[in-house]
Amino acid sequence: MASSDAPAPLELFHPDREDLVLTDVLFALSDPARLEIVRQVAGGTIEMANCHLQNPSVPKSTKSHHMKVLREAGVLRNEPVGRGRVLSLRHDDLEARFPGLLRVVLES
Amino acid sequence: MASSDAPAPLELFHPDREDLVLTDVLFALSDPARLEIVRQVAGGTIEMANCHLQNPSVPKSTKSHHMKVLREAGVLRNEPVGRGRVLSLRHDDLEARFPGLLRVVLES
DNA sequence: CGAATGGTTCAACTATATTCGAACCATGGC
DNA sequence: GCCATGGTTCGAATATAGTTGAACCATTCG
Repeated sequence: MASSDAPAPLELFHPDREDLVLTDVLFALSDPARLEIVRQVAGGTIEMANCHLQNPSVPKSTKSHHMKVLREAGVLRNEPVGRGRVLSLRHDDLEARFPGLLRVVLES
Repeated sequence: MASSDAPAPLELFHPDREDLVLTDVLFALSDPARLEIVRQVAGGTIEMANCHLQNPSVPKSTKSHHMKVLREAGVLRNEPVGRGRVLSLRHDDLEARFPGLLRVVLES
């Protein structure tokens, strides 16, 4: 492969920092399964394949759906790495727009 | 009427402090209309009749519904006073269970 | 290349939330 | 007592969200 330019494969939509909406973020976090994912990711970048999502036998389409809600609300970043995907918390963006929210939610 | 004991009229259910659930609170706050109410009440105790609820022409049953969601999540206290009702924020309870949450949500 | 792995998207179904009118209840004032 | 005011509750209709299998796409590994 040419090492010059990355082909940017399967990039999903992520809202810009200034477009984050508080109620959308709160809604994304208001589901126990999703909040659990956020807690997990908060511990450090995680591979989506390793995300337990509460129940061990959750279909991948369901898992994908929850990731989408979190991603579109601007809570998580979801990037392709290898043949899988890596999840990361949009810590700086959330902190910039809703300072303190993440800490409160993760600690409560 | 005997002035000795209050008849406790129309008392609605309010969850105890220890029974508050984070995801339920987040859900209650994730609706723009409800968040607006909370902002209003945060400015001081308010009479329900004076709550604009975004739209000026919201049916009372709809308004009552949103109040119920906020009340059952433990966000608001809803008490009968005179022939109306007074809303107040459950500031101390929320602060005790989810310290910082209220401030973050109200300031963001 | 071909198979296996990991994940998104689509469409259909189910479940839950929202909206609102109507009926009902309590208080206050006349 | 009676009426007006303010608000809850119920039930039905609508809208939105969650769940899932199937089809499809990319990447890795042999």
